[in-house]
Amino acid sequence: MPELPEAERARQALEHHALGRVVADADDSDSFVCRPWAPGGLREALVGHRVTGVARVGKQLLVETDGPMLGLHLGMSGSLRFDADPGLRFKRFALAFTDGGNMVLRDPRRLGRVTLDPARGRLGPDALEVSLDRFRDLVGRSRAPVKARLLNQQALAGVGNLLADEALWRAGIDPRRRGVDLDRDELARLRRAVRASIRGALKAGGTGRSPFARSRSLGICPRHGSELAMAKVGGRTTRWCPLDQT
DNA sequence: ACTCGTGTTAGCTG
DNA sequence: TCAGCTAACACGAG
Repeated sequence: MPELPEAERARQALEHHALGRVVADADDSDSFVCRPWAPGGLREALVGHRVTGVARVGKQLLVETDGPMLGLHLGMSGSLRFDADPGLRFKRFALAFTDGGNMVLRDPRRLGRVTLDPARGRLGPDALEVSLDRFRDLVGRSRAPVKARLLNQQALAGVGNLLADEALWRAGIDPRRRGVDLDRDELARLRRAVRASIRGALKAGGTGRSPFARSRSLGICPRHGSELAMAKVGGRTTRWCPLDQT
């Protein structure tokens, strides 16, 4: 479920199924997922417009049209379906295209968000695109635990709970250490580890399918087969290997 | 039956 | 100003 790799897959699917198509109708009746728009507001803004591009910053999807920009966020349980069955459960938002195709946001927990002209200024640089210098600034100047900083989308966009644990494990860094206490080499290692974790998840077909994520769910370190430590860090369940994450 | 959680955000507390 | 905590969303997995 959705972290940056899932958002990137959704972006590619949008490029395939939505790019160039014209919106014939929109179902925006779920006023929680579509807040603060009243029902009909998104539909009115979108109908008649053509999709001209599909971008992504972190977990935020940006659907450019010749009218307004549509923002899609998958939350924790959201996924996009194309040419979906009309009876699909947990449908929270949908677009119908003039050629007969459709796009549905399926989201059982309703944690996703659909917006117009999403405020991008509140997101930090995308975790795959951030330069080393910028990464050192963003992560290495924070007094928060380094894991909490990785999860802060306003600092760095795209890293979720699983990716953060995996990257810290790959880099051999204790998630509870403060950003300011990491040296230049550790920050460089961490950036490399974030990138490797994202690339691995993209290849494996999802964040939860990486070898680390599977091992993590069992509480076992993939490297030693030993037990992972567990605690709340940055408000999220965190697992790490006490043997080599220092 | 019961607890937990791959995300985000507002509002509050220290 | 910065960081931690909680509630809200509402379901599936273990």
